[in-house]
Amino acid sequence: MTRSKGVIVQSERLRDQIYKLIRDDLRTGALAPGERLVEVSLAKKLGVSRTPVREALFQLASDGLLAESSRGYMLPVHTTEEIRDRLEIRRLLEPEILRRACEEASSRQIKSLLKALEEEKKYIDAADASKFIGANANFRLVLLSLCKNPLLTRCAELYDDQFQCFRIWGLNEPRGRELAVGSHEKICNAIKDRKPAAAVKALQQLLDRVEQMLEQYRDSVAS
Amino acid sequence: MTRSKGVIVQSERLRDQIYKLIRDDLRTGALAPGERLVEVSLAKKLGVSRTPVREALFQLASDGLLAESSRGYMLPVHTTEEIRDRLEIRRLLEPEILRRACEEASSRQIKSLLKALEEEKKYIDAADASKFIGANANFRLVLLSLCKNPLLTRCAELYDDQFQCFRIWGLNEPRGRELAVGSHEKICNAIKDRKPAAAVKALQQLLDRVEQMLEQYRDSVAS
DNA sequence: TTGATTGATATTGTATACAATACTCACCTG
DNA sequence: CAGGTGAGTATTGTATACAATATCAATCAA
Repeated sequence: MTRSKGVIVQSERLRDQIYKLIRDDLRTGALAPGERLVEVSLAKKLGVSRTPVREALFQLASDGLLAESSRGYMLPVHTTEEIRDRLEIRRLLEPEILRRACEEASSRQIKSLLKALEEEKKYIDAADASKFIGANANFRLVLLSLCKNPLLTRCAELYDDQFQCFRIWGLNEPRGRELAVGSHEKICNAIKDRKPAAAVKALQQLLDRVEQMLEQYRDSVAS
Repeated sequence: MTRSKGVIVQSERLRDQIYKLIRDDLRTGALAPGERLVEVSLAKKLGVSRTPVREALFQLASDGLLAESSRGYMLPVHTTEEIRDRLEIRRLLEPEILRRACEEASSRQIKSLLKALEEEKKYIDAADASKFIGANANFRLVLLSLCKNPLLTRCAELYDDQFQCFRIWGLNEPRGRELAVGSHEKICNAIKDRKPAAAVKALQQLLDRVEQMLEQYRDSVAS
């Protein structure tokens, strides 16, 4: 697993840097579901002591981004039921974010959203799936940040990231990527035109499709 | 600031016990807004080392329940804007919880909800405000747990608890307590009768009133 | 008196040491 | 050969030691 390429500096708290590093790795799929995260190994690799690593892992776990096993933390492998629970929360939070985005987003922000979309399109057929997954993660970050309630943004990011194990499965298929890009395009246009209803509709269609895919996911995991 | 009466045992992880202990203290208002939480003092009082205390405080802070200052953590004193942001999230999550509660709550759960309401009523005129605040906190815990999506419950609890500094201000006034109990009564009845629309309506009225009170809060804090 | 300076202190951030626990796997026994 | 048993090991949980930094107070100069 290639990962954690970021540099550790002394000026910022180590635990915060490590937290961001690992969270980025989770977003971009650099870590495989089921993989274990061991304090000493990470500490060694990053050239720090166990303490800040430990605290970062702890926070990630309490954010629901890592699972606790009898011995340490690992990448979560959620049941479909758990994924559905997360999806339900996304259904509550994200429509409101889009509504507010339509009202509040500056033209500058919209521009960067469109740019993120282009980036995503660029990699839709990339041989290296991680390219697309990274662009996809970035698009979602930009999208959720369009709302001026920072807490709401942070909360939505969390549940969005908790999806990752399922999302990566979906984005490995071309169909999944097309769904993502198509939906994102609709949402972008709606926000650009300041049409909240259209944005919300596109999002809900996306989430409905995602929920359908959950069935196939269950079967594929069961096999 | 009487607090942290709970007993620390060895069988469970210390940091988890400490987390719960402090979080309970926050819920019941045993800690005053602006009060500092110092690692060594807490560790000494609880008879443990700094490490687990440190980790518990860290998690509380990342949950948004404690504020970071230049030196350690303190009870947050939110601006009205920050409180409004939290209120917005509650408006998104809690109606859905009530809807699901109307469908999913067992008669046993409803019974315990009614009991929690009675407890709250009992202390509405108590000289010791903390009695009422404790009962109020308990009622809300029971209410939010009626929904069968544990993640949603946990998330809602978090934003509910992040309200505490404002809520305690409101519940010190008899008017605030009457509002709380009156609303809770309506919600209870609606859930008992399995009427989601009525439950949501009562909740929304409550939250509207709370938002109005925010104005007065701003003035009282400014003075 | 007021403001700056500096030394002491309080407190956190990180590293390390030690204790406890859960897992692994080889070995033994039936 | 199956299954249990125990020693060894990997890994976390907690305590403590040390380093860095921000705060506070006292002192002194203007």
